Amino acid sequence: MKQIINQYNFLEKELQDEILSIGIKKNFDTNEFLIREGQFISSFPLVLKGLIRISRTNDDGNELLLYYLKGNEVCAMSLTCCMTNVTSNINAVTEEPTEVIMLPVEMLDSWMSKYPSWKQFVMQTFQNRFRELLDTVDAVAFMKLDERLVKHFIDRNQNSGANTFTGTHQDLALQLNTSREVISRLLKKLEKDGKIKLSRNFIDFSGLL
Amino acid sequence: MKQIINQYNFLEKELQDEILSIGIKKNFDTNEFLIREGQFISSFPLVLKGLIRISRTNDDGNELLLYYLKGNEVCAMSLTCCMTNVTSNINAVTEEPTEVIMLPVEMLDSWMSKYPSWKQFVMQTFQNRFRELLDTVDAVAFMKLDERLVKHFIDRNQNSGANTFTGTHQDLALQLNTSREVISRLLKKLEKDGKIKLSRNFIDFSGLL
DNA sequence: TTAAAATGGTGATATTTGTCACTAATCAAA
DNA sequence: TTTGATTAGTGACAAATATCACCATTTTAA
Repeated sequence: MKQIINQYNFLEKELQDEILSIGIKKNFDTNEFLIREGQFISSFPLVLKGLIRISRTNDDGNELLLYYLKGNEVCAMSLTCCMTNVTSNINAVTEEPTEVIMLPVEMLDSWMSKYPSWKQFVMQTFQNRFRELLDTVDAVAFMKLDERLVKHFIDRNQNSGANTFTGTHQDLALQLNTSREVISRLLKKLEKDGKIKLSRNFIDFSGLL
Repeated sequence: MKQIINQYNFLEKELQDEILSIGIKKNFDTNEFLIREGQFISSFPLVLKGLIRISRTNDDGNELLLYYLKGNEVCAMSLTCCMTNVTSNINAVTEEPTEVIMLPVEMLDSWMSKYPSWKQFVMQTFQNRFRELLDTVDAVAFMKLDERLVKHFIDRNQNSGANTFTGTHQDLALQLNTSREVISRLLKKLEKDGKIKLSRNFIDFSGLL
């Protein structure tokens, strides 16, 4: 674990030690829930490795991808939920096998005053999340579905490095809050244009990058 | 000004004094820009009175309302922009005559460590803004235009207490990122259903509340 | 007072997206 | 190996929204 924390060496040495002694390391497989909407949060995850999809669902069961969380990051939603004692308003699901360190809520608060680097880190996190949320708002408000689908693949690549997608058209439809038929058609069109290659449960979108 | 700061009496006395001595009070009329997208921010506004509309524009000049800022609040975007030295990614326009106290960026940071109440206030602000941004995402992603239009009026009422809207159909179209004709039709329908009353440059939506 | 500009109303039509119905292909379990 | 479930493809149609064209009314400014 000591090596693992190395990636967080922009934090003060003492803080790193505190994290090591207090934190509990947890491993998640692909498609596991870290946080469900409506849940109470008593500890928050610091991501070491992997990829987490943060999304929102409405009453009809529709999902919408908000943004990704990857190594070296912490969930801004968790932070605010913790600090103001509110239940979660988002879902967090792993997209890859993921390693995190769980830290108790109380630390978050006291470290803010104690360690300038932690405060800076938390602020940077908020900044990034706001930016990504605004990006999502922009996409949903201003872009058409075909553009959003392409953006979806590109975002994926930028967050995980992947140039393929493993899953069904239905999965994509859920994440973009539309229907399977529509996704199937748009994908078919992208394939005709030579941008992607389709297989069952698998899409190669390297042609988009 | 001393009375004005009273509404912020949940902050430590010394902090209130600092705000009084350092801050510069500014007054804005209706429809004035506090912040423009792309602008650099060197001081941030603490709102005393009034109503500020926070919105986003895309390249084609389309606007989209993100949320409102009112008395007793501080702009979360400004905060993160300040702390990470990034240009603004939103617009802030007054909807009513508005009073603010402008505070230099440096204070934001040092107060976070110095005053627990300030840290709590800033965190609460982030929490609220995230919630409202998520609300906006939900609206744009999951709701139809007629529902969003009604929500728009209700949000307005909850933030300003107003039950009327002064402005053109074009203004509403911009704020909801659609076209004037569509808004005109939806408004006409709402009027036929007895929910609102239309006049030139003026809408009475008290029937919705 | 008159002309121009701003605002609003509305039909016709296009585009985008959603839904339904059905089929084909592939996979997995009995 | 057969059967049923999952996944994908596609035509036909419906609904929501956008766009175009044009006119009527009200306001503003010359």
